[in-house]
Amino acid sequence: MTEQEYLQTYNAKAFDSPLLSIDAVLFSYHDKQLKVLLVKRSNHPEKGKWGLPGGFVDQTKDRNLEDTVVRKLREKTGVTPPYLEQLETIGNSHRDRRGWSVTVCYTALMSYQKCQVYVDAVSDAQWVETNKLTELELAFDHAHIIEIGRERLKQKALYTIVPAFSLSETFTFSELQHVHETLIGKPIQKKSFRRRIEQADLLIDTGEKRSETGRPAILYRVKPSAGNHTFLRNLEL
Amino acid sequence: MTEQEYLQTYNAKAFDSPLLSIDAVLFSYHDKQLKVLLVKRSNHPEKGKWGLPGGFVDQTKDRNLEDTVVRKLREKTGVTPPYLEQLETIGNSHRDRRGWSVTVCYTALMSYQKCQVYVDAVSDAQWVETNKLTELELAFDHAHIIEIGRERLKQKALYTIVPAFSLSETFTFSELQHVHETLIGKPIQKKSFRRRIEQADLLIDTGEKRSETGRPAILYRVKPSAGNHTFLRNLEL
DNA sequence: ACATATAGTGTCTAAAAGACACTATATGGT
DNA sequence: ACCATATAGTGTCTTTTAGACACTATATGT
Repeated sequence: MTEQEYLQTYNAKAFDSPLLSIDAVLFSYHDKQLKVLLVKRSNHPEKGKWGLPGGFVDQTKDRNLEDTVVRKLREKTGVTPPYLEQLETIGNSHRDRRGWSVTVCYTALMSYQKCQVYVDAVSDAQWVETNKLTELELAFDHAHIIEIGRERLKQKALYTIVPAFSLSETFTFSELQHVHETLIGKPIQKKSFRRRIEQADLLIDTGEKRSETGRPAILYRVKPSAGNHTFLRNLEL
Repeated sequence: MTEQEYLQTYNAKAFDSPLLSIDAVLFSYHDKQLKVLLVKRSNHPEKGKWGLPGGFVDQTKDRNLEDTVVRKLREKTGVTPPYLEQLETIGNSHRDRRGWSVTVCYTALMSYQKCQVYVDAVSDAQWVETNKLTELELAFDHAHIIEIGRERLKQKALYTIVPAFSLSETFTFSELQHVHETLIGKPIQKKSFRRRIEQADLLIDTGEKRSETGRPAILYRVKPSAGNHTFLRNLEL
């Protein structure tokens, strides 16, 4: 039998294959709070519960898994997130009552303001503060997945400035430090924090300033390449 | 319709779901070389080519994805690897000629000697030096997956001693340093290397020594917990 | 003018890696 | 027995970068 013949007679449905989905943990930082986007499930199973945005691969629309994630996130937020990273794939026989199920999870970050209007218009989507998640009963193992995403982002806060992508387009040094502190769960020496970021040259000075009370702060923008930079030395936990 | 009713009438095969598989990049260090385990494909597609050990979830045998990986690796090596870590999941429409395909990839490490006899007996499995991979035409995107695995292991060599799991049960400091140097592609100061490992107390002195030529070296064993330890500061690249 | 609030800097200390010369302990040849 | 050589392992100085914390800078409100 040649490969040609094999492929012609191949039938994907002949095998029992696990259910395959993607899920996205989309974080944003707003009002001094880390928030995660949740979606109310309109269909069975776990209908009515809140869960992560996600769904199934559309083999006609999606060329790869990232396409699927981006498509699902655009449905709920209207925009493509500036930071998207694969988190972990969870697959087992008990996470979904329909049977053996595999979900490829992603962590995404985006600006709250960039999609606030859109999210408000989508009736089944909302931002939830990460420290109020215990009040909700989430679908499937989504609470666990969010925890993994948060843990990963915490690690990133120690040796990258990836969390910058959870802020609005322009932001102050203090705001960035705040997200990091929220993630790490511990104050950071501002001098240390500024020094390493300045040395690595990861931000662009927009020239503008923002003043609320006190001395006005310079507004920065992340360099596009900043998402890939890793410091040689971690901040201490 | 209740969830009960929904689940009773649910039919997994009603949807077009991508093909789902797992692949394992199993590394080992032997004869001053990093080697990867390859398997000769006995079935279509890509029949006759060499590829990574892997395959499909068996919904009756496997409770989760790791079970699948461990089962597949045991088939080829006879043992369960002491280090196993999820690498990345690759899914797109073009990697497999059968159609949209998703593979959950793992990196594993194990001692060469621990499975050498078994591997030699399995006619379709062999260890290949990573720098001789270009001589083989590998199946699917497996060359790429190995590259991702190697890159991940290189990063780990900078802030963990995870590569220790690619050595035999007991090993010398120099041997461990050698794996790291191979992965990083650059010599390391032996003093720096020893110092950080001693400070973190990651190895057990077996009391035994090994002498070939020159002063005999102390044989160590990795502490089981050593796989989780991360240094605060990376070695420099 | 001055209190206060936040932004941002100067500078010393501490921790850990890099560099590299040194000592230690085996083998094998004469 | 002695010495060359090979590898293992140490002492110690330098360099880098984070932590600590007091200081200066620039705004607002009274």
